[in-house]
Amino acid sequence: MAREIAKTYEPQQIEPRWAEYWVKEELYKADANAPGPVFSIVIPPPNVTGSLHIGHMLEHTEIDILTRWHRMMGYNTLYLPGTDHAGISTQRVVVKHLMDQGIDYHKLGREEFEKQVWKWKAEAGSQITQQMRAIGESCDWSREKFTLSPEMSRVVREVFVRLYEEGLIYRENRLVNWCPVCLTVLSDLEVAHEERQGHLWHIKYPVAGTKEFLVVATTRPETMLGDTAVAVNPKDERYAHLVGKKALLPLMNREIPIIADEMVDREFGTGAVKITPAHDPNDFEVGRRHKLAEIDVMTDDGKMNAAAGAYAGIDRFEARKKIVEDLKALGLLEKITEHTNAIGLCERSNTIVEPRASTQWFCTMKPLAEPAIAVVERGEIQIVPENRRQEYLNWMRNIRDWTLSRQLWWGHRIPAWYCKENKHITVARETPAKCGTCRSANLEQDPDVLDTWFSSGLWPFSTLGWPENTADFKTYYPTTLLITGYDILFFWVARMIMLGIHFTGKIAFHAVYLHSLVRTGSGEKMSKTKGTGLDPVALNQQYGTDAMRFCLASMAAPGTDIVLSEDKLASARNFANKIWNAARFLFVNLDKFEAGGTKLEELAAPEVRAKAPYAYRSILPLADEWLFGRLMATTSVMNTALANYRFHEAAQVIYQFFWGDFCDWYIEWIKPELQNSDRERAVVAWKNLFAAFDRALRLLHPFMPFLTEELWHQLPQRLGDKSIALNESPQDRPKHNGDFIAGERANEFTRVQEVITHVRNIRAELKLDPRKKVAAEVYSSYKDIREQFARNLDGILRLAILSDLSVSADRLPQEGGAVRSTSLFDVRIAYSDAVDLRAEKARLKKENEGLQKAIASKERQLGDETFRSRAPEKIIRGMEATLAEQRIELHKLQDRLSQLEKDSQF
RNA sequence: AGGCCCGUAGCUCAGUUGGUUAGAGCGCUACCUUGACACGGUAGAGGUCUGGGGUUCGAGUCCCCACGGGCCUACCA
Repeated sequence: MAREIAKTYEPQQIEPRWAEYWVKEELYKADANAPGPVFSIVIPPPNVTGSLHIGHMLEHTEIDILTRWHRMMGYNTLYLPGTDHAGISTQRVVVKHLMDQGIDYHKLGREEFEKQVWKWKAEAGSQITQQMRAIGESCDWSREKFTLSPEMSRVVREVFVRLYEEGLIYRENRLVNWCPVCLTVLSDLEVAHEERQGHLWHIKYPVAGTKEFLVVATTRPETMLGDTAVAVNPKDERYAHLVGKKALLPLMNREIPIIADEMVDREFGTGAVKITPAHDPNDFEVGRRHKLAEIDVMTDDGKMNAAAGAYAGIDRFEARKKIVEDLKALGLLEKITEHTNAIGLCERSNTIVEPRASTQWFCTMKPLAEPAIAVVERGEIQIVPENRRQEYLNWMRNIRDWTLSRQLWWGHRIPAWYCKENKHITVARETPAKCGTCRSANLEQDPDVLDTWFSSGLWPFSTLGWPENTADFKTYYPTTLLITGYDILFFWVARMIMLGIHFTGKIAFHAVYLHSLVRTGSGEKMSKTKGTGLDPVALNQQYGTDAMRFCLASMAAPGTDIVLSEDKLASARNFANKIWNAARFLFVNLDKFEAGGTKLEELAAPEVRAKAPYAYRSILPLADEWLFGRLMATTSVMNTALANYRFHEAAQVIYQFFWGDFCDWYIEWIKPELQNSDRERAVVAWKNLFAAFDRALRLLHPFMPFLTEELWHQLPQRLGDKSIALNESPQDRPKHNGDFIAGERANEFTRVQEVITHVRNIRAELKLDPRKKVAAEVYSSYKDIREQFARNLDGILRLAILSDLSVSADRLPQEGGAVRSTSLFDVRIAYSDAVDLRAEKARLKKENEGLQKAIASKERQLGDETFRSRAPEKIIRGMEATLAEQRIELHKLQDRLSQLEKDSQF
């Protein structure tokens, strides 16, 4: 049977087929009743109306690598997918969408608007999950969840009501962050601070009944319209005589009291502060202490309101300009100074957040935080990388109450009802018919919804069936691990830890791995809105999803942000192509071999592969011994690396193994064996080749699922074997007696590699025609080394392109040849007179220098008594051995140099 | 204001408790279209680890200072 294999790996031809197959076969469906250790992971639910961006790609790659790896290690594995309703951003998207059609959402009304969003969700809401299927994420799609589904909504209500009953949720008038564009209150976390160059306006407030002025300094003159006092420090003698008097608020002609409060810093500004309780956090506190009126002078969308008198209707920043001009005209503006201050910006709209007094729902955090601090301190929840742990603890120890309500229409409606008569609050799981206090039937539900993070904070247990004690909950909770970006450590991770412990009594996960961010070349966070992001869907199409995954993984060192470039993607694509072509080599040659009557099944059936490596006449061929040893070592490093989230390290070793060891050396070495006229010998070679290839594919599978699945299916499988993903990952230690253990003979192959490389080096240096076979000589004073070369002569001649290699115990002639030396052997190729020796001489001189330095440094250290008494035995002995070798090498090198001097005199 | 991180080859980055001539990919140089692969092969060049000081037998790795870059937290008008 001749096999058709394309010359180049073409992921576009392969990926869609497998992606579809994996989903259709429900390959990754978990079984809560299955035996074995459990690996469970919930997805950080992406925005339901979003699409896959490069950050998801990294995150999902890491999750899927660990998921696939655990599955192949025999764990009962669940990767639970889902999406988030993402209150503000989704509402914004739909509002804009409606606006494009000329529809004002306010006019639609709440109910109709909600319908529109659900419609939008139905149309656009599966884009990201379809993309996840397309990139082959090994999710259990039967368990997909959505944070705003009826099922999840019930959990949200349950939690809200319980917290309210426990007294941890309350409603209060407070100073909050208001976004005039999103038209909602924001939590502290949603406000980003940015240092900006601003001004300090010094404004003269006339003191009533005197000719004096009290000068206040402010960064936001427009708020003065809402001033209800001026405050000075009680210890400030400059102003002591004014306390108790009234100031006349300019522009408003309102008399406001001059009060004394400790809050005022005498050194800052003028030492007198205008107090606007409704628009400044500090002023709010002062206002409460002094029972001042709170005058909100703005509208929801950031314009001045009726309380702003003549300025009503003007945008807040226009009002600022106008007020400054008006003050100037009145002669009440003393001066303007430069001042940098950190202003709060809304993370979504990038507008300046307006602090405002407002009645909202809050959650008390301290009692929730305490146990959540303890589990991290005790190490029950491990946070990786370590430095994020400290960040978490610092933040948690200074946690402040959480503003829960949002003035949106898209989200979990707050389950609180107010009776119109008495304003009693009824909080309930089911929509109540009557007021819980006065039995009034005239109820109105709170119009607001909950912060989106409230429902995502329940995600690890709400998705698994809590509050019911379902089989899923019993088996998969606590989840094993959470992988997410460090930028949402507080938003999300901390809240899941708190709510998880509070409601389930258990930790939500055993470990949190906080992955890096993907940045642009100039170091910024990639952003679609700024157009600085790379589109993973397009890149996957171009280079292959496997290449993308491998590329990201190979750069995903914990704690280091990633700068992605197409160069790197191309390099990963080349790796995929290399593997593809290794497979192509196998199958193209197999066709020829099968012609002799041996079928693929006999060489590579699962049970045949399982017993590798095979010996020929009870001797394991040298290259096989070496290769299977390398495979073992690679497996071991990979397993350790993956267990510690060191994706880059795992990627690097499998790359080295596959390309360097397997392709460059092993395949090259065994080529003649595969067609050996001794059929038995050839069969052994084939069996080992297939077995090694299969194991390498399984090792690589978590990183490159499509390619490995495709190639694995070319090997014969057991009946019913559906996927490489359901097979066992290679083990890094023998499971049974008689299993392969890498032996000392692996060093023999290393020696052979050395001599080949040295010969090639000489050839290149002498600029010999690559195809021209020449004779070489090798000398070693060690019998076993000479025997090794003699044993492996054919391979050496072939790979070093030699016509002959004479192995001798006699020193090589010093003149007329290029020599490479190691401490164990010398190898030499004679040259003709025409050779230019300058390059050779320069090279040797340089090496000589380096060697002398290395030797000197070791001699110095080894001669130092303190070093000998304090350094570990292992280091000293290693150093001595190396020193001995280097001395021999140096000696040989110097002989060579002096010989060269002589040679070049002619 | 407080805290954290980074500065290693032309570029992007590894380098786990301090220990023998500091690694990778890309790029570069030379040669090679050899029947798996030019998305390839072979060989090679290239850093003394931002600067200064210290601890140590020994520092890219630990400490201090400086310079440069980034991030987070924070109610100074």
